[in-house]
Amino acid sequence: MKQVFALCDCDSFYASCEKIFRPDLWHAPVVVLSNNDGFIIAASKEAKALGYKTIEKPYFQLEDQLKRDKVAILSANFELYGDISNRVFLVLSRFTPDIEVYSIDECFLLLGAQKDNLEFARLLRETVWNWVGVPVSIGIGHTKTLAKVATRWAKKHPECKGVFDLTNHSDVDSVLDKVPVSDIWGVGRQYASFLEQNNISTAKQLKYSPIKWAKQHMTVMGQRTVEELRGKPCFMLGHEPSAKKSILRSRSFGRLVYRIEDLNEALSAYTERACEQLRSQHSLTYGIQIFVTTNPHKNEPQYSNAVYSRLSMPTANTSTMIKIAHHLLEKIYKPGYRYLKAGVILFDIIDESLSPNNLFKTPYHLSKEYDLMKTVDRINNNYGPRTVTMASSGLEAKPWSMRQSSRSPRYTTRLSELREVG
DNA sequence: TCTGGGGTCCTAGGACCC
DNA sequence: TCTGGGGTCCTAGGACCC
Repeated sequence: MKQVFALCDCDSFYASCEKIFRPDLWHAPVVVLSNNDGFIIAASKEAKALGYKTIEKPYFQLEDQLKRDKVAILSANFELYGDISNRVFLVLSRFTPDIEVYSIDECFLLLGAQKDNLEFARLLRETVWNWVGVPVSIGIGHTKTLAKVATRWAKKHPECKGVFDLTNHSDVDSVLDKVPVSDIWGVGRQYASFLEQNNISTAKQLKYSPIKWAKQHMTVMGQRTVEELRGKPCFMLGHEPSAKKSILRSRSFGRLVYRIEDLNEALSAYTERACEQLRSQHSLTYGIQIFVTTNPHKNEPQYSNAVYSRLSMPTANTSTMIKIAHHLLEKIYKPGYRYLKAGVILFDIIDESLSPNNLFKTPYHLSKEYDLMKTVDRINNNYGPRTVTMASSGLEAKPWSMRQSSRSPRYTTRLSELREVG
């Protein structure tokens, strides 16, 4: 029997999260801005109807228009979105264990032998709406790629009421014929323009192009996409959220920075957070890279550089990694430039249990540092992020800290920011 | 004044080894 | 003086995703 995949995708997720706690915005246009209030990263359906799109223009170019249109403008509140996301998936996982969380606002489900998949999808949708307050769209297909197509279709056609089933459709090709090739999962800007040059502009045309040709020009990923469009599953459902193979923490500064002391402080903070995540997934790292860059949009001297280091023994110790980060910065820092952004990447990550033994040095997972880090994590988990923090990460906000003109309260994750009723 | 922050996978080509 | 060939590993870069 053929497998049936469903993709459940939250509608305008960040904007929908903001609306949960703001009844006054339930029918209003809402946009959410990226860090530093740089771009629109989510637009509610009312905002989309006014023509606002995500990541199109910088916010400062749209600000006046947004205000004229009386659009509610909010800075990103990722702590809130992460928590709401968990709630959505928790609700869905009550219906089936075959669930793969794909991103903060999407998951794939494997549907079993229900009589009516569409009816089941409607039930999921209604339950998430009633229990969490987030609208979702659900598409169904015999492959993940087709489920993606179906979801997009459900969102684009209001008469679908948020659900669309391609497994039970009399004429799949007539649907694919109306889907632009650039809308297909796995076809980005480069491939879309390449395909169009080769007279392939719809999903249907890609479905019937030769597999070999697709592989030749779009690697095996392109081959798999074509096969998935034909109904042959190439991407299976992954159950466990897999441990990250690399962890990146970076921020643009709210104001340009030129002193090495400031860059060091920022790198400390990023390294600290990267190591926290590393430990939360029970991993150790062998590799760390740092990078700095000036503002490419400014007409002034430009410089960007990156450098990495490999450790002989893996670790997850924050202070060890911060020392290395500072050492690396000395190698690439050049005075005289105004820096926009810095970042830290941990790579060559392994599971804690695979930590090698060493005759001469106690491995991290058997050392006192390990216990210390565990204690720090426990305190921060119980009393809130950054209750205990490295002094080198800075204790207060700086002039160059991230700009967030209007972030909503973290209603669900900070006691002090609970919503008051009455 | 002001332009995001995360991730994954694949491939070509060089280094290195026998 | 002549000067092979195959396999594997590693890395940088490019494509994609949200």
